Amino acid sequence: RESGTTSPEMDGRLLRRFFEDLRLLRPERRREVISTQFSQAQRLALERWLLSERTQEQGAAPASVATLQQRRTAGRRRNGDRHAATPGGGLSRCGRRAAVAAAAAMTPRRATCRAKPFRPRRVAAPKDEVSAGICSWRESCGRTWHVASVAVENLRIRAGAVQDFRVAKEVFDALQAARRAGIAEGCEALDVRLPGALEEALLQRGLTGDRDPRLRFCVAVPARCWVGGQLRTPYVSALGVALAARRRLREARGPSSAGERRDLATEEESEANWARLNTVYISICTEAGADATAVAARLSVLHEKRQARRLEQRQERSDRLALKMQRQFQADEARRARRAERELQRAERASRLAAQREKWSIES
DNA sequence: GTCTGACTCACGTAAGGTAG
DNA sequence: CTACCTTACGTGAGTCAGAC
Repeated sequence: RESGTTSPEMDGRLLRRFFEDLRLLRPERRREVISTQFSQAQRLALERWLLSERTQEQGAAPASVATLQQRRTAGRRRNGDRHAATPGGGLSRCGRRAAVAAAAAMTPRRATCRAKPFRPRRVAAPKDEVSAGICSWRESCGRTWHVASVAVENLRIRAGAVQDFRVAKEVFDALQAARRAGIAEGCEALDVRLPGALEEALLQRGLTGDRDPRLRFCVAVPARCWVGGQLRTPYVSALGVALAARRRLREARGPSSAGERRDLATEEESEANWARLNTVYISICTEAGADATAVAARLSVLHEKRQARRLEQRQERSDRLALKMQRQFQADEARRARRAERELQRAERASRLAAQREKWSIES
């Protein structure tokens, strides 16, 4: 709509919505959309709105600037510059982790952080106390902590943090043994196998009583096609509860397999699956003590973001297809033109030959 | 002191796309 | 037509800030 045909509030709402949608696109695509899909008037309107929003934000800022700067100074005094992290970036073990940490430091989430109480910084654990499947860290006071965890199909098992690496390793070995027994082929379902296998593995290593590893369980159900990642239930300490949640979520989601292309399923089928999964997931989180409204709101935000991305992907696919068909059409046209040209030349040659023959017959 | 939610990545898989 | 490439996915695991 051209500016002036609606109220300023409505214009503002509309422009905000455009702005939010555009933010979902990648920078190149965003530039492309703005330059090709927007009229000059629309571009100017968006620019004016963005400027006015920024002016309002800056106008509201002075009251909080001092506290922000105070917080930053206080933070540096207490803790050194948290963003000038240790080489490798805290627990990071390679460059990509540092890059992720740097990228995370630039996200808006950081900007909205409230003043937090001081917490000791974690650093990487010594090399001889690092092992796959065990998350280790050392706090500034010198204590090192270890947490063993494994995933069995959709179930994630996590032990309580311990300071003795050997204990963590023992717990991890027990979890791995239970995992192997749990997913063994030719036996009954995981729901039936795992509790016994876990109990046996812990008993064999004496991990009971005082040495109880304080296991917690959560279920992660694949939902990348709907929310861009897995849906995880809150952690519970009862394996039975987690297994029941796993069963319900798997039933609601339907079968899954690695490499499955959900993006190629029909919209109706996909949305029906999502509606089922959504309901069951909210119900499970509520039973675990979460606030149903908050869970539903989070899912809704994630789903909307994912929908926007899927629409964009579909558009890109359809653009690619259109371009391909156009190229094919042009190639066919060129082939037809060349063929017609050849036909014409052949006809001309035949005509010239016929005229020549006629001339020769007259002369002879 | 410990737990947890959320994010991220590596890797393997399946299906579509495409160059030769 | 086919081998190879690309894309989107599921799965398992690591990480860390914030909550309890």
